[in-house]
Amino acid sequence: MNIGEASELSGISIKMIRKYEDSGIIPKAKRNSSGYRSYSESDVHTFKFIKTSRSLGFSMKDIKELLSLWRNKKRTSSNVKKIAEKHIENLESKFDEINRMLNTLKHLNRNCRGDDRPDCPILTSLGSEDEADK
Amino acid sequence: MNIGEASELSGISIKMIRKYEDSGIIPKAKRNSSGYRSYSESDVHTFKFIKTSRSLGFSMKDIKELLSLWRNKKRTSSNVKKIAEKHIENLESKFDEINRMLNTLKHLNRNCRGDDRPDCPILTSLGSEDEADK
DNA sequence: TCTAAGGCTTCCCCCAGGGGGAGGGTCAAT
DNA sequence: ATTGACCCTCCCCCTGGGGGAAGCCTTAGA
Repeated sequence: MNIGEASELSGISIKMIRKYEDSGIIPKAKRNSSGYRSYSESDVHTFKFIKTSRSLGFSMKDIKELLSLWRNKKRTSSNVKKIAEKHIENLESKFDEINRMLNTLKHLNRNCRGDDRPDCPILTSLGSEDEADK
Repeated sequence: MNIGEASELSGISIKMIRKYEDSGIIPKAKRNSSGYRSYSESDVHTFKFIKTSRSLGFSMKDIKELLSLWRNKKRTSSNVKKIAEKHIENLESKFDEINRMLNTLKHLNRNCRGDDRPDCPILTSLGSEDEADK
């Protein structure tokens, strides 16, 4: 099948399929006589793997490794688990960071009247020289 | 003072001070006789405002608006609050997204033995055609 | 007074993970 | 044979940072 159909079936955009190929995440696609990329069901399956991995937040670098482990029947599950655990740690850092931001923002927001007057604890805090407020 | 000192005092890198100027977030800096950018205490205060805003996750676009409201004594707190509330919504979406990823990943990770054998629920799930697993 | 170090300038390149669009070749149905 | 839908490559854009080169300016030390 051509790239358009593979894109439809996998949910990965045409642009990104080509970009993944350029960046070496997936091998160079076969070409037909007119230079069109040609894909199999198995390629579509690979694209779906990538899509699911992206939806779990894995980086393209991680996905490249996960794909190679997926294809390697002699892999060890400990290698897979290491990648997942590192990723979980990264996500937890982001989670904590967003949580910290939300706590501060919600507190400031509750104390902002949101009326016609200029007084606003949000701006006061952002402009404060006092690190304790931040 | 020169850009190096302003950078030290504010915690914003020299690179980013110049980039903020290029992108119009902050006005063009005055130049001394040899073309060096020249800053005041008040400029440093502005850079600190930007730094604090970034630490709360505001986009540069939002910060541009927040800065203009900060400088405008005739502002209304409702305008400030709107920006903050929109940002809180965005952060909550990210929060939910990361939470969803973490729940899935932690579940898969718990069920992965992480030993020498190739069987791994993480890869099985990533490669599954079944959307319900994702 | 000359020189060297370090600060400052502009300009260009890089990262991830997407996206838009131009300009031109190909294929299939009418 | 034309037309419209695909496909190709190549370039540009976004965010919010960063690196580094080439060249000017300033200041301190010998």
